[in-house]
Amino acid sequence: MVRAPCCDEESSLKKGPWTTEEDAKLMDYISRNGHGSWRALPKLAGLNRCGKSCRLRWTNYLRPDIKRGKFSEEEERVIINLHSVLGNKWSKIATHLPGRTDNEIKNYWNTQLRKKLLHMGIDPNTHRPRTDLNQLLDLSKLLSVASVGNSNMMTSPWDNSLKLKAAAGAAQLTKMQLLQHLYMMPVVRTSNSRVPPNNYNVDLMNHYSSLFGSHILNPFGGGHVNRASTMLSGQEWNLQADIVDGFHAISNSLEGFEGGFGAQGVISSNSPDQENMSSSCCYDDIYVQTKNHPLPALVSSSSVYPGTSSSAANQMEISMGGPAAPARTAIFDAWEKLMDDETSESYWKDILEYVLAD
DNA sequence: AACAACGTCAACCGCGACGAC
DNA sequence: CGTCGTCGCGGTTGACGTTGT
Repeated sequence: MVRAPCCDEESSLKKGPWTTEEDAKLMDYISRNGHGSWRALPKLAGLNRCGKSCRLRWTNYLRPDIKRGKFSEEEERVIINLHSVLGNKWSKIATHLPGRTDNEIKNYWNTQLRKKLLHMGIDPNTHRPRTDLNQLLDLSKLLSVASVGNSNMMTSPWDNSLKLKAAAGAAQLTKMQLLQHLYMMPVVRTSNSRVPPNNYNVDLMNHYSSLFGSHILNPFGGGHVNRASTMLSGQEWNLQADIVDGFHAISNSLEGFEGGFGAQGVISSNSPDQENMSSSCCYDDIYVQTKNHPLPALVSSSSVYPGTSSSAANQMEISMGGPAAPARTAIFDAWEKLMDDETSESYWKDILEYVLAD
């Protein structure tokens, strides 16, 4: 059967924003009688509205137990957690957030939380790392660098065979970038914000870590995310994952490779202080590039908070001249495992050996 | 100052679930 | 068991405010 829309037969009924008079009538009636039958209510309350409109106005706005104002970090965390399990079941999610309506949560998700997750590189629908077109477009740039024919980046001391190897290397970098996109949350640039981490953000990151598995988050070995911090009001995310150490180490080991891949790490240390969480040492713009053709960043930046994080110490070590050779070998081995292409092994070994022997 | 673009959120719409008969 | 009426949910819209040009 085809049912007539709720208010069709009563098209003279008012629609649109509610006036204070209407609100007062509705509140007065419900406080004295309860809502009873929503369909019957408007007539009984003296309102020229359909019952559906009255119910919506009451449940989303007039109900006395409605909480107003900004969502707390805890509420955000609950919403994200529940959404990852329940999906768009706003009413179910709302039952876990006293005073919040499903409509309010839905709006907050669509206007705020979705964006936050997208900035983190998380697909808000699946709660998994994004693999969308925009990110793949970055890869196309990277691939173009790998094209040897029209490249003017290879100058002395590169010979032809090394050019080929570098091209293959760029292709592997592309792979690496793809893996990064597939397997981890990108580290978002926040070079000027050094916000102390808090439990909410660490919880959030570990939530995703548990969804993806720490081995996926960190193919270089190690554990969960060490630190995650954010400026909620600024909608700026700043994540720190162990995987960053691996990229730092690799890019650092390539540093100074004249005419080829270079890496640049800038460290700013604000006199690390174990007692003061606002102190930080911070990498800005860790990236891998060719001399004339900058590559998209493998890692943008991250803030590292001194103290409990062992990776902070590792990064310090890297910044001061890189890890010892055995550490580089270990990192290389880990990387090699990621590459199932039989060509990558020898090419990268050649390049790295060339660099390390220099 | 005027206009456009963008963001937010209250309200609407259509559909499915469910209970009464 | 089928039909009907009501309710509630989730997607979408559009008015309004804010920000950028």
